[in-house]
Amino acid sequence: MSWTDDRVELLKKMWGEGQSASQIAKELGGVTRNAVIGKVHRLGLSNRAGTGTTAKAEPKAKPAPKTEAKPKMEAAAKPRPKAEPKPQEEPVPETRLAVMPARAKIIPAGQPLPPQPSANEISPEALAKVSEIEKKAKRLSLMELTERTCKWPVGDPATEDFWFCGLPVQAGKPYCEAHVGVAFQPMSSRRDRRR
DNA sequence: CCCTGATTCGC
DNA sequence: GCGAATCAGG
Repeated sequence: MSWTDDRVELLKKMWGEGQSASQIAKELGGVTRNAVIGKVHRLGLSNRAGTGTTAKAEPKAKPAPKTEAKPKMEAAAKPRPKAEPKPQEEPVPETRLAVMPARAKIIPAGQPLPPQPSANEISPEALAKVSEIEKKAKRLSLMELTERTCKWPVGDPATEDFWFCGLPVQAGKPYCEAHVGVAFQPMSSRRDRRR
């Protein structure tokens, strides 16, 4: 596969939306995430606003330079003082389904359980996402949890109707993507009231 | 181990 | 220009 105009366009679009290189590669098909990343760099639209993981590139000594390092390292100049305000954009237009059907409030019996999304102010999208993924949750028991399973508790620990999400976690986080969304608030909720 | 992006360099 | 291999980090 080659980088046709429309494929590049899709790449730009998805990258702009914050999609990961692997997701983009999967979407495009016929290319690996490496190819996507390589293309992204070639296009010059590498660093995204506070996304990704590393975001910093340091020159490291090569472990085994066969022939010898070439003095062509331009030391990527970074002409980005910080002129990207990165305005908050309205992502999901839909997602208007019922949220939290009958979530009985749980009582953490001495367990350091994460905060439950009850009467709190959480993004409607996030809540919708959660109720959505809880449908296909693995419903794992405490014993079944691993380093890579979402540890978000659902239900009342005092009843049989209690389980952990169990979906694959993202990177290092204790919860899956959806639950991370409700567990860690961006800190900027509708706090300012226009009056 | 899973994932992420970043970089290098032969092609 | 392309992208696999490799690296670095969560």
